[in-house]
Amino acid sequence: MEKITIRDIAKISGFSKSTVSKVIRNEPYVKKSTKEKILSIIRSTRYQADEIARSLVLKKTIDVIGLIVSDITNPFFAEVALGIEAEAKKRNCNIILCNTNYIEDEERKYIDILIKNRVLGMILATPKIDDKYIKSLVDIKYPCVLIARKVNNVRANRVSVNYYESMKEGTNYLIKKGHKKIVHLTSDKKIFGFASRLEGYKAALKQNNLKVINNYILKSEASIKGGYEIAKEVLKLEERPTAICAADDLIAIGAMDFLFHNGYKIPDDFSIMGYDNIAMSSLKAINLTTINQPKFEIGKKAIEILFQQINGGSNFKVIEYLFPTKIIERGSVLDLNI
Amino acid sequence: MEKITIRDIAKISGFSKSTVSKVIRNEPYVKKSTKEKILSIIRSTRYQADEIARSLVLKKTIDVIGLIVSDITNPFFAEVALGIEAEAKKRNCNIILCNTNYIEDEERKYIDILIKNRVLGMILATPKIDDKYIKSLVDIKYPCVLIARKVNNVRANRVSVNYYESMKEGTNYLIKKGHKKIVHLTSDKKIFGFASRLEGYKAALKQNNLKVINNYILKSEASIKGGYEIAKEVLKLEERPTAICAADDLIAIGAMDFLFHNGYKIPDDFSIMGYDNIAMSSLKAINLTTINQPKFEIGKKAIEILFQQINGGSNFKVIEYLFPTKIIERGSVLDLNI
DNA sequence: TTGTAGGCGTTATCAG
DNA sequence: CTGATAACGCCTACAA
Repeated sequence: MEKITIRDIAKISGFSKSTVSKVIRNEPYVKKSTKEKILSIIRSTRYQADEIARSLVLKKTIDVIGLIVSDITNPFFAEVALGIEAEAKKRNCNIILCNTNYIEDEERKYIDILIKNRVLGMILATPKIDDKYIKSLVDIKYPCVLIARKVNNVRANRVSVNYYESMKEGTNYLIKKGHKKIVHLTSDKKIFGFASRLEGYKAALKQNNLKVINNYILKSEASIKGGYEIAKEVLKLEERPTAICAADDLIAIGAMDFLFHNGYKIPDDFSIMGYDNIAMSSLKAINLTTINQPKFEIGKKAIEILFQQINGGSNFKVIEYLFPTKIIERGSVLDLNI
Repeated sequence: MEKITIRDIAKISGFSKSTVSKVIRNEPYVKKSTKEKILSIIRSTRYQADEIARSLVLKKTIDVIGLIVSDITNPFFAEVALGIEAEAKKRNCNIILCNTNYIEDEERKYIDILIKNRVLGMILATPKIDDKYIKSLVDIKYPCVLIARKVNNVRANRVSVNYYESMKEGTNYLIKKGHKKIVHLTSDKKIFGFASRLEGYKAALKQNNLKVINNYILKSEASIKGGYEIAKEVLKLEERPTAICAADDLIAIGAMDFLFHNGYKIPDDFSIMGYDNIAMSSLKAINLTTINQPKFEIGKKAIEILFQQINGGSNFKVIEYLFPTKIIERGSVLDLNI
């Protein structure tokens, strides 16, 4: 069956395309009788205006903003997404989410798809993609804001926390509790967030005249499974640590789980500290001491900035917003001083 | 942000639109040097061919399939999404995810957005939207498959499990363990999955000559928070149950958490059974006995069916696929017989 | 009140 | 190799 177009309706009705168009769009100044005639033909022929063609001429960017994240399975991203969504809804705007599994190529691909679909703007939690790729986005002034990453040599909107300082503070907390042998469970070093946290950890150690031991820096996937696996390695360490400082709650929880499975108690046998403060960590059964990032607020702020750029036009200037973090004391860290 | 078009590239490069177009589509018969020149301009300018205009002339859809879910924060959906993504990737196809927060209006809106963007097809975990809306999608033969829901009077692709039978089986399991006072923690009754599970629960009770008590059927939000809140109500019941049968792992975990916070032990004081078997439930600290749905496989199968429809053309016939479920015995249910 | 003509951003045909 | 030119289906001044 051939697709029926506005031209067909025009031909059948005997009127012109534009008159038909007016009827479709319910414009005034159409004689009632012709309107009815055209309408009846439209109905009987089940004609549907082609949205594609329509949006081509209307240049209608759809009221959608794109969000690209590395792992929707990680509650950190899910909670950020919730904030984004809530704030976007206030502006009558919908969110489309793309998941990259920390694969650089996917990040790039989704950015392209979003551009092609004319989203209003995008929020990028794309830690892997190259700086220059982001730069080119910024150059064409495509509305976008970065989450949890930084781009060198480019002023791009971003909202994040200070990973370095917060992890330094967290490690110091452990040290103050009397821990001297602290392993750091991290993930992909190419990811800004993890690299910064690692540096913060090292800085705290140095500040307290503790040696940075390479074997104490263990790398895993940023997931429960990753944490579980890497915990095996900490048990193999010749000099067993008293505390585990994880770069991410999921890693911490995974490590915890392995330890539980092997009969260890927390915090009695090992102290553990996480990072992110995902909802799960507050469960009594987990009770993880961790460092809070205001996830929902990060999402909200990202949308606010994005819309400032969208509405601000050419006199908009780049915004970098850093939220404070906070250590959430729960039950997974033992005080060795008492 | 000015939209940059093929015309701009043509102007900048000094070549014509058609030559640029050829380069874009990687046609042969373009001199290497001009190709390179144009390509470099395209890169530096971050030009993206407008998919709208392109599909207008090509009458083609983009290689994207849409996925609409009720709550990305629920690991059930996240894990289904992972399966969908993995299988879609094999077909060189990208996923765009939309989150509705269980709001019917959002479900409708996102379906429209996806259609407007001419996605190849969509996978719908949209429990709230009206049957007739799904029907109209099916009528125009838009490729789509339903997850975790059913539509009456319409034959639509769907993949799910048998909620009724599996919950009946789960409740029977509790009864076999000697429990007679079993509360059921459910959620929105308008949602097919919850309604069916509730019926399954009731059926098992009746089958064993146990009375269905209305006060024993408690409704909450399908989340940890919801479970936490509703657990307060179970403590208020004049006749305290020995077992809690939750329609969803999150609810179970939330209830568990409240109980822990109030000094109760599981399974000593209460037995708890969940539904879904999300990854979290297998943590030693949670150790929730639950009913498994093969989430990843459900996602995979949905894509398989979707592509059968996409490729099958007019001789494709509707597929309904139900996966088996399985009770996963862990440590949250006490055997009263011993 | 109705119709004409030009354009939205691409692709595709066919001369040059 | 390269570049006019005509679609694709619709909207919208501007004319009539």
